[in-house]
Order: sequence, then structure tokens, then C-alpha cells
Amino acid sequence: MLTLLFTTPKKMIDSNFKVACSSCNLRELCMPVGLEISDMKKLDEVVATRKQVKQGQLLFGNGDPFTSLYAIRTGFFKTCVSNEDGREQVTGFQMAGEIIGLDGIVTDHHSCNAVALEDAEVCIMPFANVEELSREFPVLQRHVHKIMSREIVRENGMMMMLGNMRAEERLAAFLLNLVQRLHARGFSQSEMILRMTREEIGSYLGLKLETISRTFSKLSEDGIIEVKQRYVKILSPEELRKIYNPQPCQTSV
Amino acid sequence: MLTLLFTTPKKMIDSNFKVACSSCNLRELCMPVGLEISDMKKLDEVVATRKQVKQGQLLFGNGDPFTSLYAIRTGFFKTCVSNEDGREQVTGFQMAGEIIGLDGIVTDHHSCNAVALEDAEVCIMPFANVEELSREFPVLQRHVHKIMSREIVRENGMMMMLGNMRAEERLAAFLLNLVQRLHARGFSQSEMILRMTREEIGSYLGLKLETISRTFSKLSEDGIIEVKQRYVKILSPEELRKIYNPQPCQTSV
DNA sequence: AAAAGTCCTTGATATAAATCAAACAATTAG
DNA sequence: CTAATTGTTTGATTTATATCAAGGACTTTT
Repeated sequence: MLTLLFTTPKKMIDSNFKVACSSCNLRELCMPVGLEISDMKKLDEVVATRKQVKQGQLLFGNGDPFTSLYAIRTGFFKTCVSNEDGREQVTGFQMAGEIIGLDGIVTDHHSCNAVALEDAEVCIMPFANVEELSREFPVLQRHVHKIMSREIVRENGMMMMLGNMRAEERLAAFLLNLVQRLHARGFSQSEMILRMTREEIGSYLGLKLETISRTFSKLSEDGIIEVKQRYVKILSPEELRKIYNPQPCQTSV
Repeated sequence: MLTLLFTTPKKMIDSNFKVACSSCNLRELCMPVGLEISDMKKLDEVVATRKQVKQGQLLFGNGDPFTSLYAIRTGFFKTCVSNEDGREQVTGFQMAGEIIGLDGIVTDHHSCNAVALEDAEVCIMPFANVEELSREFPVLQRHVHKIMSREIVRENGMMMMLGNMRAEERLAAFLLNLVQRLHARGFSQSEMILRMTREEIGSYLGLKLETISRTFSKLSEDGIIEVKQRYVKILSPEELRKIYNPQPCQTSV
């Protein structure tokens, strides 16, 4: 098969090649901004190696010992938790420049699965390095704290979605967030190819896949988006934002 | 009224009294364990002052500049986020020894409200102090990282609850979690007085107050708990755990 | 090119929880 | 001590989403 022919040779995967953050074009996403060149070079030590993860493979799984954070260089991941009786909850979708693995710090073991939704490459940042350099560089320390705080705030927002919002609002918020993050990475601000199935979107948003499908159809019929399988185009961002933030009904004084 | 007579004088509130973590009986909840006495004394510098917060008052609110983390000494808080159209989501309930304010780090402004559900006292830990001492004491640095990671993992669990679980399962999980945390603080492992209304529980669990009330009644009828307003006694922790973690149906091979 | 496997859509029906409503209990204010 | 307010319970009804079901559209395998 074609894919086999183009597979990276085994020895390349999980290689020991050094990656220089200082010359990485995702620098401003992963690393603190406003660093001196000299400091930046020293921070290159955060990253030990890179690792490739094929579509469908686990970067880390529930119960794995925690050793490192991972900065996504290319590709797309989902993280999910599952409980005793096998129910799964997707807790996030992550793309280039985002950091995963923070869940492992508290118990020294990961409590979720990180699965590549497309062939991906990550920078391995041994957490011991992160902590050591954080002590030396206050700007890195602050950066790490912000990344963790951002994740806490994001999850607060998810609780609001899951606890209070209707299916259409959740999907609108999801699409707006996704396209905004893609746009920040140089992609279109209106078009995208989804990397996940309806079922995965549903799991993330606390809905069933049929509801996702129906809600896509509804938004499409209303002329707000165009959907063709994984391809989504936002025709009216304002309408989508209105669905997400419905104005409170005007009541008479 | 009685409460007025016993109110702490105004000058005591938001006082500059130093609090020594090294001699605080909540030490093992807020602070890293296994510290040398000498290091512990230095860590006393983390806490600047204490502050009293009366029932119903805000410790901090959405939009407030972020300056400090707060360690709860006494009392009980809720944190909640709200959106443009006024819907509220309780994101957590916090008790003695727990840290609040982490949401403010990422933007230097808080993104939620922290409200005292009973008269409370907190230790103010200016975040600049926390970061400075973290650079000096790796054990404190690790501790701060764990606290943030724990919050991320807790919220992952909430996403599972809100996305996948039924009303009865959510309430069972809530009661088990609450009583377990109270027990860790020396209270009963079966009885408790709830500090929040049915509506607040509902907001936290993504349910309406009537559903909370009905679910309490159901658990009570089934002999699993005893409920009298805010008083709750867990009669059968095993049954409650079974509801939370229903065994997957045994299917034939 | 056909077959098999995923993934997606749409319709019919079921259901858990929301909503509406009213009475009741507990607490606070006058 | 009584009235007002706030919080809780319970019943009747509605509704948003889940579930069940079947066919269609891609994708991968053979």
C-alpha cells in the first residue's frame, strides 16, 4: 500500500534527534515570548527528543507512568477518559503548538488516553527538565503556570457547555473554537476539514452522534454552515455566534 | 441577633496578621509534606495575610485582577462561571485546605466568582511569592504543579459526569466525593450538613433543583441515604458506590 | 471491480430530565 | 408573634435528546 511505502523508517521514529525550539516555527505557541536569543538557546534543553505517532496510536494511555509533557509539532490528537463500565468521554482535541500530558503530574501516572487522529509528531519535554529550567527562567515558569491555568479555564467553559447549553449552542461553540484555533495557525477562518468522527464530537459535547449529525443538518438547512462529510464551511459566523450567545429575551419594563 | 454579637470586629477583617504555615494544622493539606523545619519556616513567607469572608460575599469575582491564590482555612466556597445571557454554572465547591484562584493565572484576571457559602477565612498567597519561593524550593514547585494538575484531572472527571452520567449517578458521585473530603478533615464518613442549596448542587451537576430533590427522595426511599433538608446520612455506601459505578450488564458468551 | 467495513444521515419512537405549578417547611425580617 | 422570604418537595405535563432502525456514502481490502 501507498501508506506503507511512505512510512517513516522505524529508526526515525522515537529518534534522538535534537529539536531546537529556538528555530522552531511553532515557538510562539509553545514557548514564552520576548526571550533573549541567548536564553532561548538555553531553553532548547527543555526538549529531549521528538516522537512520531501514527494515526490511531496512543501517545500515552491511562495508567502509564508520567515522565514528560508533549508539545504537538504536527497532527491532531484527542484526549479521553473512561470509567469502570467502559463509558468514554473525550476531554479535548489538541493541535500543533498545544501541550498535552498535564493530567499526569498529580499522581505521576496519566489518567487519560491521548490518541493521534492523524499522523503526528510531538516534542518530548521531560517534566524534570521543565521544572529545572523553570527554576532558572521565571519567564518559563510563568509560561508553564499559564498553560495549566488556561486548561483549567477551558474546562470551566466545558462544564458550562455540558451543564447549561443546548445541542445547537454546543456545536456552534465547538465549530467557532476549532476554526479560531486553526486560523491562529495560518489556516482559513471559515473552512476546515474535521479530524474527528461525529461520534467523537458527540462524546466531547455530551451528545450522541445522531444528534451531532442532525444538528449539522439543521445549521446547514439554515444556511449558517455548509457541510460535506468532514468538510465544514462557516457561511455566517455572526449567526453562529448568535446561536452560541443567544441574547436574553427583551422583556418589557 | 446572635450572629451580630459574635461578628469579628471590622479591624480584624483583612488584617495583616502573619499566619505561620509551619504551625498551621492544615499544613499537610496546603503545603508540601516532608519539609525540614528550617525550610518550613522559610515557606511561611508564602502567606502574606489572612482575610475573612462573610457568608454570601465574594472572595474574588469574574474580571477582578489576579494577584493571589487563596488557601481556605475555615468555611466553604463555591466557584461559578456565567455567560453573556446570564446562565450560571457552579464549577466547584471548596473546603478547608483547598486552594482557589488558579483560574486567574492565565489572563491575570479571574474568570469566575468565588462565593463564601458560610463565614470563611482564607490565607492570601500573593502569586509572586508563590513563584519566587517555588524557584527556591523544588518541593514547593512540584506541589504547585500537582495542585494545578489535580484540578485539571478533577475537571476531566466532571466532564465525564456531565457528558455521560444519569442524575442518580451524578448525585451519588457528588455525595461520595463530599463525604470523603470531609472525612479526610476529621468529620464523619457517613453524615454531613450540606452547605449549598439544591439549586447550587443542580448547577454543579448540570441538573435542575427539582431533579436534585427528586433524586434525593429516590435514594432515601431506597434506604440508601437519609435526608432531612441539608442533613444527609449515607446508610449504605456500597449501594451508593454501585450506583456511581454500575457494573456492566453480564452478557452471555 | 466487488465486498466489507466505517462513518454518516434520516425517520420513528422512547425516555430522562425540564418545565410549570402548587403547597409546604424553614428561616429571616418586621 | 406574624409576615415575608427563601428553599424544598411533589405532581402533571412537555420537550430535547437518546435510542432503535435502516439505508446511503465513502474508504479500504481483496
